[in-house]
Amino acid sequence: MNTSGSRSPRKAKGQGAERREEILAAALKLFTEFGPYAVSTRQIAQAVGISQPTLYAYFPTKDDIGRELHGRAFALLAQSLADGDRGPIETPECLMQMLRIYIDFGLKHPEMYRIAFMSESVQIKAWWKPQDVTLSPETQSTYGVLFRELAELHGRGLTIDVEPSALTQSVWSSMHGLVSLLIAKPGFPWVERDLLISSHLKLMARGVWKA
Amino acid sequence: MNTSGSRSPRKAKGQGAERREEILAAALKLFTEFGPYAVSTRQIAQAVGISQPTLYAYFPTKDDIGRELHGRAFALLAQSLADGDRGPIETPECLMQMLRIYIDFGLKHPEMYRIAFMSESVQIKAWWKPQDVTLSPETQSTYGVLFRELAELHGRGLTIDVEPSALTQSVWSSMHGLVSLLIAKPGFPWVERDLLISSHLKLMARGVWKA
DNA sequence: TCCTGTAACCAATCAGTGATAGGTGATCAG
DNA sequence: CTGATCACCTATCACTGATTGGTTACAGGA
Repeated sequence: MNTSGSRSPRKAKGQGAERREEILAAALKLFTEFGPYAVSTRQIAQAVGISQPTLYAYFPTKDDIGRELHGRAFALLAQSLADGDRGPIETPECLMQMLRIYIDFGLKHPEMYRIAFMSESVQIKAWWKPQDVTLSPETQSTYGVLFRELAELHGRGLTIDVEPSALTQSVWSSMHGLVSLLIAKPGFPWVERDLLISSHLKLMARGVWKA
Repeated sequence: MNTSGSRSPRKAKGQGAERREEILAAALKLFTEFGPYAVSTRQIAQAVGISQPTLYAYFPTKDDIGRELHGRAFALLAQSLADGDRGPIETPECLMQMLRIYIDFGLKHPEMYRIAFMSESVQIKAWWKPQDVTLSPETQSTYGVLFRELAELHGRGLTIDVEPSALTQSVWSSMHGLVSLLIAKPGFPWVERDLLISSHLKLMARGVWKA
């Protein structure tokens, strides 16, 4: 990634996409370490080994770099959930295992999770201004995996009598709450992490499961 | 608050504190509408009717303005929770009612909640850098109210067999998750809000309550 | 081989940012 | 009247994201 500050050699004629990836990699690393707002375009450019204006040949604005990372983080999470999908859920333990994938993803890739769900900086207008917000395909697919499972459970009469979409949103937000607080407030006197996670999942499963 | 851009008359000799409050009021309004990062010190100064450097007579940095708002938001939430405290919880409905105070506060004062729990911008270093984070008195008091209630319930054997601190953190994070997502993603196709909240509370209560 | 188009890239510069330096004028106590 | 202090200002700093107007290197056609 060029940490020395030396110039990276000019790319061959059709190889601009390669440079683009280098920019994204450098930005992810820097954003993760210092936070998007504390990283300047000049720092990103230096990490890549190019001039600052060259960034604008690949991205219209700085926020667009963040937005691209955002989309990729979402896609990765959706993929993790889909990969962990072991078909119909039969027991509360099964449900807990599925939810654990979500939590594990967030804690294993805090920088990704941060950028995907917790960062308002990279797309401040979209997060701040209600009317600008639309549901990205990535969000839909992440949300969709969870919804399908719970709807299926509901159809088999195994959940409490709450419609599946409300159930999904409730469970999702509970997962998100734990993950985001664990990431955002590492200085908080949390109880032992595994204990916290397993009791959180227990709470969820107890709340969702019928009888 | 002086929206016209005209100069505010010079304060009398001992009245600097008054100006300080005007700055905080203007900053809260602007931060809420546009997000802290999209508001400049010059905009705040203009809203108050003073020059930009004058801000620095009252606050060391821009972030300190945000930090003060942060502290006040926390205090207000803690007060809401304490005010709503109706003594020992006897039924799951009682518990749900208490948790609802938290959610209602967040949705009634989204700007406060945002600044208190969701904003990394106003104190980016503290949120981003793990080692810098400590538990503020305001956080402790907010958290403390919830903990006392759940510990008391636990002592009477009315909760599932999870230690009260883990229970508290789990419940708190679930509340936070719902509130923060509702605030941050107003464009998401949420189910009807009251339904979502009541089913969320139902889930919590079912998860916490014994048998 | 020379030309031409274009992809890749850069130095110089813009307006706007948070913050600082140093000064002005009003108001008080003595 | 004097000196201190508070409230506040203009001018300016280094830095930010972004734009302008190029230059350089190379592929393919004549």
